[in-house]
Amino acid sequence: MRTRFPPSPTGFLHLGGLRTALFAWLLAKKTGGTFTLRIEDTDQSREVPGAAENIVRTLSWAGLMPDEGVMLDTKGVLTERGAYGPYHQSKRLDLYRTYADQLVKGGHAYPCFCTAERLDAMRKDQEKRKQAPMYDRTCLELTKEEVKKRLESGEKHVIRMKVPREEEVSYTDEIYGPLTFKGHTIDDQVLMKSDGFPTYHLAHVVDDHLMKMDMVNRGEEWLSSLPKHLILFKALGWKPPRYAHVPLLLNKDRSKLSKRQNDVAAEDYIKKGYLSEALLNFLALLGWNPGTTQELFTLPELIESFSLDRVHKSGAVFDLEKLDWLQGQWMRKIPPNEFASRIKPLVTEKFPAAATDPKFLERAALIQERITFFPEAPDMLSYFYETPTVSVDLIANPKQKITKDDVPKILKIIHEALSAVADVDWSQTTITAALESAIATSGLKKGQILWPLRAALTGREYSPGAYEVAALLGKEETMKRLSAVA
RNA sequence: GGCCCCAUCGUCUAAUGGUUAGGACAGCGGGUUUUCAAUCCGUUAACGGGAGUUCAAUUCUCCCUGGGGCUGCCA
Repeated sequence: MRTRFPPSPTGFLHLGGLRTALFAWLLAKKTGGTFTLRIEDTDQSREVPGAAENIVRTLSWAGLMPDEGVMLDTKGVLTERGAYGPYHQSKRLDLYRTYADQLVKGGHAYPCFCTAERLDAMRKDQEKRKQAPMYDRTCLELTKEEVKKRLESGEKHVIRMKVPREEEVSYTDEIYGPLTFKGHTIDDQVLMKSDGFPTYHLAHVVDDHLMKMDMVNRGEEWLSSLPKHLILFKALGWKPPRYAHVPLLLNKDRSKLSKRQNDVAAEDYIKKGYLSEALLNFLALLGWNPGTTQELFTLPELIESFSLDRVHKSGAVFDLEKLDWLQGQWMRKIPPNEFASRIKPLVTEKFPAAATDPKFLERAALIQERITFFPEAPDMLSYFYETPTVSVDLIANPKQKITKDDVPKILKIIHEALSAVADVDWSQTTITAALESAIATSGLKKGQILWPLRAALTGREYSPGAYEVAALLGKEETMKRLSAVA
């Protein structure tokens, strides 16, 4: 199956776009087909430099590489590959012109000379009279001679499609099922703008036909435009593709996911440190379900399980809490050595000593099951690279039944117990044994020993366990920090 | 306003013409535990309303209500 994702380079990749791309990509992969990336740069005024490249990069971060169309080459530069190019719509202008002319000749479209001002006034008037704002076909009344004359004089104009108003348009969407639209409610949409660029409507029909797309995946917001596209396909004598309109992603108030209420750019989530595994897993589960209770999916597993008939019709509220849970799940699934190498640059940036730390892997392992985002790593490991300031107030802890007066005595017990462990024997096992016997002989509670030790070593209220930290800190440093408090 | 779409716990969702309406996240309670996480166990919580069809509707039909999308020489 040939599927496609056609972003317009007007900004960053929207989460809804990412999900639509994911679905299209999954369908292509599932059927051994081709996933094409096309750039819809038909609105010159809204184009943002670098946006196309950025979108392709984000897609590639997500693992959704195009098989055809616009992609990154081995050097990371934007390039095009495929038999149906060019894949930038701005490079296909002559094609659109040709088909627009064909539509005009066939009586399916007509030139319109109305100015923006006139259209504006017309719409205001229609609104005032509580009518649906629609083009009033003024320019359809023009005589052939007049049209010819104005065209030849080079007067600015657009090409509008001529909607067959008496007809009904029916279609069965892959997700929404049977749909019917009445012709008289469909506007004579502009097909070619006066700057010679096509609008989305024409470009979509021409490109997806010429590029031989089997399936069009796009957001539900396009549902009301569907009849226009079907009319165009028919007028051009082409067979329309299958369409799968994907339900919208929603804000908490159930309006269309928007910048005002959420971070909507995929890039925002990359910056925050989300794993692509987590984001894609989350997006896949919004509007789709596997029909089983499985919650965690890798991309290959999604390819295996995905099908359009389990995509449902209503919009889905974007709920960060579940995303964060998935993020934690995927964080913990990273192989320990990979985890360590991913956080190493971040930690090194703050603590250069980490670069040559022989215990880095073990230290990293200590935080892997408690971390949610990579950028938290330097802070979570800081006490391995800088001596914390430890106050007696931190060690004295009513919950552990430790008063300030107890602190010197307790530290002394810990100090003595750990002194007895030989340098060469220093390990979590020996430390545990030494402290447990100290706990037994002192009559103190476990927490009365372990909380002060941990606090003295890390300077923190929360951290990995006392045994683990002491073992990875080494005897010398452990003893030093114990004495520093006392 | 017009057209189109949608409707199960707070959120993501499953299932069914007859079920104790299931799972996940969050919440709450508990276990484990030196802390925080992680983890385990338990638990609160939903079929928007009204007709109709039927022996039986959450499920099928219609209406209402509610929500959303579109209504550009944007995509």
